Amino acid sequence: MKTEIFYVSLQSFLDYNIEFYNTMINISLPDGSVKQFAKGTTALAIARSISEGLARNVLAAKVGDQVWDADRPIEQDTSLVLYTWADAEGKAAFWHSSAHLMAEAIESLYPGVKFGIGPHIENGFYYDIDFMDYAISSDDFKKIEDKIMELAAQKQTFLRTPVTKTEALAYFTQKGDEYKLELIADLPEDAITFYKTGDFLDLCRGPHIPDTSFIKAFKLLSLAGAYWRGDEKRKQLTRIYGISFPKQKELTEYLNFLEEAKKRDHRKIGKDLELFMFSQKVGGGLPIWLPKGTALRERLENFLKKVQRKAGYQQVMCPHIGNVELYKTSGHYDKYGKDSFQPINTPIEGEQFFLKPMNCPHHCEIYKNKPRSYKDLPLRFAEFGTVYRYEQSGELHGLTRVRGFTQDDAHIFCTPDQLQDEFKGVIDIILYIFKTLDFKNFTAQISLRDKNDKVKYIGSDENWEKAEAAIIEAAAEKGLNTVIEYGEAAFYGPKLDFMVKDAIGRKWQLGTVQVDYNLPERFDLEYVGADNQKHRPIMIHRAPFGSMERFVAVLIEHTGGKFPLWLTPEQFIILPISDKYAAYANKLKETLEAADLRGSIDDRSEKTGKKIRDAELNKIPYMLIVGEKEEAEATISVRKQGEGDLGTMSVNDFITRINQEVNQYL
RNA sequence: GCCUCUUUAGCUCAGCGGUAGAGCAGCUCAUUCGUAACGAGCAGGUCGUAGGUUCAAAUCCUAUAAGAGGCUCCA
Repeated sequence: MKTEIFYVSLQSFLDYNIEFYNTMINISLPDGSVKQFAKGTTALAIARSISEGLARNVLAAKVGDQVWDADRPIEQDTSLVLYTWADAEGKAAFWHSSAHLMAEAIESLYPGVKFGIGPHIENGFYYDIDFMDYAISSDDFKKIEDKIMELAAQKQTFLRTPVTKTEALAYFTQKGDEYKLELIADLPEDAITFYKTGDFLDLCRGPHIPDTSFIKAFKLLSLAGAYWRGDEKRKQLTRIYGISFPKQKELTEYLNFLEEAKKRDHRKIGKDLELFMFSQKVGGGLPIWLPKGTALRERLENFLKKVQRKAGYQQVMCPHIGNVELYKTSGHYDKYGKDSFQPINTPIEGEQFFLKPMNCPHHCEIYKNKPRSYKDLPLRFAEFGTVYRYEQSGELHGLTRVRGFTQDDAHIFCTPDQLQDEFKGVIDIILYIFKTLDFKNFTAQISLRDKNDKVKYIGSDENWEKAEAAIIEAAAEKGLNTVIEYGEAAFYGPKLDFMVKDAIGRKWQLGTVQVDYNLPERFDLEYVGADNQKHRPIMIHRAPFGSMERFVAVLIEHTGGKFPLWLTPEQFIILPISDKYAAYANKLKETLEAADLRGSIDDRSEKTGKKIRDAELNKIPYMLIVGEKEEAEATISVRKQGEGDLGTMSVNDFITRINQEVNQYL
């Protein structure tokens, strides 16, 4: 039955080809040239006409505005771009094809399994598979990898066949794969294709690489559960992550990269450098900041406070809990009530309090503390506000996902006309912070309303249009490289988020700026305008770091624990050659501390080499070695972490040097 | 919460049915040393927890807790 469908489709396809074989078509290439080829030529054939070497490396091609298989016949005049491993599109086809190959191997080893989806991802690919009654674990990886390499070497092609919806449904009904049937049901009638590799036939849009022999190195990375279509209520499939490369060497390099990244994991560095800890007794997801971590965090907070003071913010402080009425007014009670930490009850009065999950309701109350005039606006209330949110236990991750964290929060209350300027002001702060901390690889995402479903958002159409335009214009004016996502806005307003990657390339949202029409409404916030009428202010939530916890985590991974000198908990360590020089070391420390530098003395009875090694591993930026010579000359011998001996200098020269290094950013 | 894996000394890890091991850290002694690990000795673990199988369990089985990689969600 299934082969028949194939046969018919393929035959008609070939007939079609032959019929038009002799006609020529014009292909325009990226260099601007236009060349003639026989109708029905392929990207691969065109590549071969340029060079044999190029043909060997072509993985896919852009024909017109679509990415195609390199071996799919081209029937009309069009433009052509060839994609190789160097192109994102080439990698995508390569990894997508690898997912098919993996599925083929798995189907042959575990007959009867059902397949969900198997896309490429940023690094590699995965396939969601229903393994039915098979018990699968990472112990099976070797067996699967061996099968994959065996199949890859067979140089199997990815045979593309357009099918009708009826044919597609018939095939997967007969195969008994309900996941594919569900996918097909959602597809349009005339755009369904099958791809066949060896014995494995899959519903697939393509494109694929010319054949499996391009895949020279293959590694299955991990196993995970993934809900079908991301829906928690539906069946959980087994997701297998893998990665593949055209060269063995590249796989080795990638695995080395992963190893190196592990060393920069903030959880490991946080433990090694004694920055923070977790305790089972205190509770999961509740980070405890150790003295050095606290020193680092306080310095970051003070830095931001200073920036915010200059930008016209006022610091406020609020309690960690709030009465249930506060959250009923804010609407958080309905939204978070059940999926949150449960209320705290007072013993006698029977009052209910919630741990605060956000600072905004408290800040709205501050706004309401007295009547506000348009002359008071914008008002900017800032608070390092610790909030508590229930996260499912499986979600917790080091400092990046926790249950108690401190937002570098502030709420700006302004008039609609002030919105754009305020937005720009916030972007300035975020960019200044990123620049100061050398975060170069960030992306900015503007989240707007779903254009087709405006009813689910609160606030007037006019205000939304104004706010969305304000964000887009502000971002453009600040030269941000942004992506716009429709439908990603919160129900209460559009937002702008800044994402930064961690050591292994996972994206984390840090800074965020959100417009809010909802809370001013719910709290009935108002100001008296120049017209002596009452008006509703607009509220902007913003947190440049996002949270202290997540920001420090990403900072650790970016720096590998080598923090900038102005931030680092310990700037210097004095290493006396022997305890004969303890007095000089103590005096030196006093002098440096008087000059606002911070550090300590390693007065252990160890050899200098040992002390240096320990200081290097602790990432202390400056090691000051003092012995007989230094004491006699009142100098210090300076060694910089990671760089080595800088020679001898006077104490004042050292202080000047440090101050210059600290001040170059601040 | 769900899927897969992990859990042995403060840290990193070996042992995988037959009396608990190493390196580092710690302590004591010795040493007073010049740019990445001096030496000797000592101490440290009911092998995550609770059951079970077995003559015998760190090792096999079951449950449970915590951690890791994902999924859903989110700063």
